[in-house]
Amino acid sequence: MSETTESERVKGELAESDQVMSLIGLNSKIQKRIGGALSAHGIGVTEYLVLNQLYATPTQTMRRSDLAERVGLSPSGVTRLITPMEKTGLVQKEDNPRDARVSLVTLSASGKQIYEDAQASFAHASAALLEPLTDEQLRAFSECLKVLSKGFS
Amino acid sequence: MSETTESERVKGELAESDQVMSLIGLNSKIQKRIGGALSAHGIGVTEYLVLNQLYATPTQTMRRSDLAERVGLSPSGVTRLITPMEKTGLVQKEDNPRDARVSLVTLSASGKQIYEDAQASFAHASAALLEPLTDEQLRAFSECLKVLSKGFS
DNA sequence: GTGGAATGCTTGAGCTTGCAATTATTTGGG
DNA sequence: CCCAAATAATTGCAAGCTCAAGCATTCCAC
Repeated sequence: MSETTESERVKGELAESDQVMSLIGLNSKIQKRIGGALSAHGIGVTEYLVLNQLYATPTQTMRRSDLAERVGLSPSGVTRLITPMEKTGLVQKEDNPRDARVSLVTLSASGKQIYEDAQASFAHASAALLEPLTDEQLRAFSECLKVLSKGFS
Repeated sequence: MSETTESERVKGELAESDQVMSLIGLNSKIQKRIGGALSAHGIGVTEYLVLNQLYATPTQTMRRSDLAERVGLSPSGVTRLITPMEKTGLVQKEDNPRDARVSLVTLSASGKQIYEDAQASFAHASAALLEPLTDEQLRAFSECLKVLSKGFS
């Protein structure tokens, strides 16, 4: 009784392979298009992700390790990404008086402004990217992505 | 008459921003999970993409620049990726007698074997990744990805 | 044919990121 | 109180990639 089950499972997995392959290809496209759109604002995709996280936080302040997890980067990646962002004034570094180990990152006024500008470009590029989908497909796609993003890291 | 249209367009774009953000997050997950699964075979995700392309070609041979476009890499990226693969015997380099500029890449017997092994791991990891989707969602998702992958580069 | 444009690949320099080791600080059991 | 374990961030090194420049070869208009 296991033979048909097995063959169906394998067939299913192959289909899912194709979809992951498509996702990888799609990501390549995203990086190029979105990256191109954001370059007009002097930031890269990863920097945008960081600004996005800070902007969405009530205090606009976050610990580096939380930031790392949120944007899918390693802690060292965050350090090396943020150092130049601090130099250009997008964010500011702050100490946590309660715990001297943590290093807080805050969105600066100019960082907020640049993020808001970049947000428009990001939205525009995103719309162009997903333009081939019908409204109905877009809704279904959105639903799938929501499900898949549940447990993130 | 343009006001509501404009506001709807902007609202639409914001929703699409969210989806692209989800896609970026999803890609981070893919790279980690699939990369982890493939590491058991001694190859990375990009190397898998190359083997996959060669395997799918009737002659199992391809020009480097075609390979570059297919896997979304720059030509120099292909050179630097393939050099070690040649050393480990996954692929072989061949000259094209008709045009001495081009450098052909061929899948070797051991490369073919390793690809087939890796394919199973890739499929398994892909299935696990998409497991939260219902069958119906999976079909819709597949359809969307097919549409979005139409014009690739 | 011949010279300049186009094509295919490689190489040098540099960027971004991860992993492992290191440093600094806090926490908790004794 | 104190020391070991845990936690947060940074740093050295290496991998993987891109861009721009360079080289070899082919194509094409004349």
